[in-house]
Amino acid sequence: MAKELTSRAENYAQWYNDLVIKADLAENSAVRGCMVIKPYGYAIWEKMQHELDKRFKETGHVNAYFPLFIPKSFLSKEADHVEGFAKECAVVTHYRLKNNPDGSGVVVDPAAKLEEELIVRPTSETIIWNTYKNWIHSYRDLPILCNQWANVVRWEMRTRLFLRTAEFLWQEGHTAHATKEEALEETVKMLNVYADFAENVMAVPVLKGVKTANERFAGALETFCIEALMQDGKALQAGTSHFLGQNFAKAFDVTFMNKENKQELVWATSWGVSTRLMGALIMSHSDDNGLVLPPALAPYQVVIVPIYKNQEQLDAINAKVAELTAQLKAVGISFKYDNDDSKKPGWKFAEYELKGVPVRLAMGARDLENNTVEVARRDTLTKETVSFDNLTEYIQNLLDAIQKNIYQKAVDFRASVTREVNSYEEFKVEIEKGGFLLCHWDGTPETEEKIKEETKATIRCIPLDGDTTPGVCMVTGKPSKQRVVFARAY
RNA sequence: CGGGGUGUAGCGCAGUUGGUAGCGCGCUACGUUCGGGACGUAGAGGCCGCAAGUUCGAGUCUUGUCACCCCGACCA
Repeated sequence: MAKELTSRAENYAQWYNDLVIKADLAENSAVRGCMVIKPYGYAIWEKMQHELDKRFKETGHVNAYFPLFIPKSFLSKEADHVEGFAKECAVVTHYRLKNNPDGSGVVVDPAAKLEEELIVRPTSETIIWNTYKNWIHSYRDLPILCNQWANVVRWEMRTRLFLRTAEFLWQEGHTAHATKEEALEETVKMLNVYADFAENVMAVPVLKGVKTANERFAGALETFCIEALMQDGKALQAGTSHFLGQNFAKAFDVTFMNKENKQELVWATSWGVSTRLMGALIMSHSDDNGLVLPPALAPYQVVIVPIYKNQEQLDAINAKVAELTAQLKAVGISFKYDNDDSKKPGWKFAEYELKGVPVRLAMGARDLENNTVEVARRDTLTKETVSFDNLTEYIQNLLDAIQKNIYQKAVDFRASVTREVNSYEEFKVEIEKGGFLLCHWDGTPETEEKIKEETKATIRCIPLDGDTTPGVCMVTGKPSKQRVVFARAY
C-alpha cells in the first residue's frame, strides 16, 4: 500500500501508517495529541453514531449525560480503577486566570486554587455510580440502562491519530442490574451489538472474545472485546464490554432492597466504542487511491459528475440528473451532484476516490445521446456504461454488492493471515509477518508476559466461538484448554 | 522520561567553501481546455522556529532555548 505518491496526490492526501487517513478526515490540532475532525470525517462519525444509537435503543437503552469533571476523591474509591487511570489524567487545579503583573498575557491566579482538584473524565464509571447511588433504592428501580455520548481525556504518553488521541469521542454505556446473571447477559448482549455493527455496518470482520486478566479493564471482573485486523497485519481492539461485578456498587455504596426485603449490592456493566472505530474503518478498507467507505457509512453513497463543454450541455445534463436525483431521494440513497464549474472531471474523479465515495456516476453528451450513464465503483475501481432506465434499482443493488464485497475482502484477508502455530520457535518467526496466530497457552499471566516481552505480541482475546480442542502451551508445555489469539496490536 | 530526527512561502522540500532566498504543488487574473488529478502567459506570497554570540557580512558557524515528528516505557 501507498508505495509512492505522485506530486499531485501529495497535495490532497496526508499519508499515515501507509494509509490515507487524514484525507479530509482529520488533522492534528494545536493541542498536544488532540485532533480536529474535519466535516467529511465528522459526517462519517455521525453515521456511526446513528447506527449505534439505533441498536442501543432497540436493546432498551436510553441516552443521558453526566459531568465532564470528576472530583478527585471519586476516582480513588475503586482500587483497580485508580491504578488503571491515575497515570493519564488531566487535572483541574484552579478556576481563574489574571493579568500577569509584568504585563505579559495571563497567569493562573494562585488565589483561585480549588479545594478539591477535578479530574477531566478518562471514563465515567465513578461519576455515574456516584449518581446511580441516588437513583437506586429498590429492585423496582432496576435495571438502569443508560448510555452517554461524550468526549473523554486520557493523557497518553504517545498519541496516534484516531487510534489513541488525548481527547476522543465515544459512547459509554453504564448499566445497573439486580442479578449477576442479568448483568452478564447485558455484557454479552452489547458485545453482540458491537460485533453486528462492525461487521454489517463498517464491513469490518471482528473476533469476539474475552480478555485475559492482564488486558482487562481497570475495575472489571471480565472484559469482552471485539478484535479487528488491519491491512498491515496488526490487531486493533475495536470495542469492549465489561462485566463490572459489584465492584463499583461497593465503592459507591449502591444497594437496593430485593423482593425478599434484603439489602443487596447492585451488579454493573459498562461498554464503549470510540472514534478509534474511524481508524479501524480506514485501516481495514483503504487502498492506494484513498479511502474505501462501506455504503452504510459513506456521507454520500453516490457522486454524480457532469462532463460538458459549454453551458448548453450542462443545462441538458442538469435536467437529466434532476430526474435521477429525485428517484435517489425517493429510495433514500444519499448523493452529491458536483457540477462545480471550477474543477475538471478528472480532478473530481480522483477527489471522490480519495474520499471513498462508493459509486460514481459520470454523465456527458455521449450519455445524453444514448440514454446511458457511466457507473464506476470504488471498491473494484471498475467502470461500466449502464442504461439510464432502471438506474436507481441498479444503484441500490450495486450499493448492496459493494457493502458485501468489501466485507468479504476483509474476511478473506483475515483468513489469509490467520494460522495455527504450535511451537514458540515458529511463533517468533510467524509473529514478524503479522496477522492472528492461534496458539495454546497455559493460562498464566507469567507466560503471557514473557511472550509479550520477547515478541511484543499480546493475547488479543480468548475467542468465544473458537476451536476448543485442548493442547499444550507452546512455551511451557503445560496443558491448555483452547487456542487463544495472539497478534501485535495498535 | 530515555534514544534518534526535523524546524526555510499555505503544503512538500532544496539551499554548495558564510555574500543578502529558490523549486514543485496550491493560490490570483486572462485565454485555450473539459470522458481520469489540463496547458500557456502574467502575478501575489518568506522575521529562514526563537534568543544570544562569532563575523565587514549568518538560512549556513557556536551556544542556549522552544516546538513538532519517529522509536521505546504507558494505553482504547
